[in-house]
Amino acid sequence: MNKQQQIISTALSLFYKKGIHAVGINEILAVSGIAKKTLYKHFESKDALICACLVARDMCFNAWLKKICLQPSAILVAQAIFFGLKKWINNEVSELGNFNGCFFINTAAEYPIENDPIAKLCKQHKQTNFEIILSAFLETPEFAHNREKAIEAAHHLLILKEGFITRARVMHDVSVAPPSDNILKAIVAVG
Amino acid sequence: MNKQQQIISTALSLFYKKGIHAVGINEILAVSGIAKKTLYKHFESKDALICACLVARDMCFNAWLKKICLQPSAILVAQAIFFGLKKWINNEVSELGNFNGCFFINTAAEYPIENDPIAKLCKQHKQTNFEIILSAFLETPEFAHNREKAIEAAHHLLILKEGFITRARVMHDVSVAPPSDNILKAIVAVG
DNA sequence: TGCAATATAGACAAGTCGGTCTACCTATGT
DNA sequence: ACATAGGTAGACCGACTTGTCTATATTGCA
Repeated sequence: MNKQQQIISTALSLFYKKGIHAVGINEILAVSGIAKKTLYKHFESKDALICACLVARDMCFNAWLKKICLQPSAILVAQAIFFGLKKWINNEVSELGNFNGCFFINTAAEYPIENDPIAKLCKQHKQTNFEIILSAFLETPEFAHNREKAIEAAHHLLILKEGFITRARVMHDVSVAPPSDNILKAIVAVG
Repeated sequence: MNKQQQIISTALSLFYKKGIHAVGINEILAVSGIAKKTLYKHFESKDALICACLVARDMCFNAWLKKICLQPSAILVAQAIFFGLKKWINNEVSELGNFNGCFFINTAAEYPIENDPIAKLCKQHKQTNFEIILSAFLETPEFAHNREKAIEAAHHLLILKEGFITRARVMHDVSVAPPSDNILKAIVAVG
């Protein structure tokens, strides 16, 4: 792992755990054991480092989501997502680290200005979430020939996903109940 | 309106709009036109002021929610909530101010430590949300004699609510589609 | 009128922030 | 053996942070 990746790795874990404004450059340097000059050689500013962290997390999370979504039917996709989220919330998904809510929702909360590059990356991550779920749906027999309905179902499923994660985070409740099957069935119902 | 309320009002609107760490005491003083000494006479610290803002927002939001939830049937409660949220997202609810997501979710994102008084107030607000929806349900014929099911329905409805708000906020999408009626029906279904 | 309470303005302290800079060290390839 | 690239350590800068303090002005009440 080169220096640049080391910096991103340390920064991401601190940002995710404590929030972005709460973590200073000097803390990232102290934890990673990297010199300030080296950091500013690889990243022109703290904002640039934040963006690099968002990109790294986006790739990591969406790779996991994509893997989770490989299911033969729409209801199984929906169930697999909440099964996976439940594991994440209980710190049983090593590649996602200790659960502290959605890094992009947390970060967006700290960067409310729509055109801020940081806010844009948060939005983009959610758009990619959507596309992953949508293509998973489109490969199931239920939605294969019903793109309109697949879009709608993916949208509703995402709302449920964000709510589930957010509730677990704000309530600090690792045993939060996932949506029941009849709700998931209503979401993926084509009729 | 006395000085203390003026300070809370200004601080709340700045905190909600920009995030808490992004707003300094001096900015609150400049906008409100109040002297520093006066602020520190009423609030012993910035954290105390933040807590006062959370309490004020909690009362304001939950009063609105309670009003919204006055409906004769469970499905109407659910529909009314999303109708109200949609208006809020479109800045059509004057008492809630310009939409910028849920102040408590945003704030919780900046204060991740569970035992922090600020994080506790965020959690408490969500607990009160739950109790308001629960008692609204318990007064409908469907749930009047089915507390267990009412609890479950309120929980699922809240997940949907948080997801809806969060998605509108992160995507900066004021036209985000609310959950469809068949999803809401699945949530309030007693059988 | 005069006292007491409460307000304002803003200097100041002590510390942190992001970011730049110098000086030195170390590893690698020729 | 030596140049070059890339690293470390940390002083330093100016701006900003929360919070305290003094000095002055305004207000309401007896």
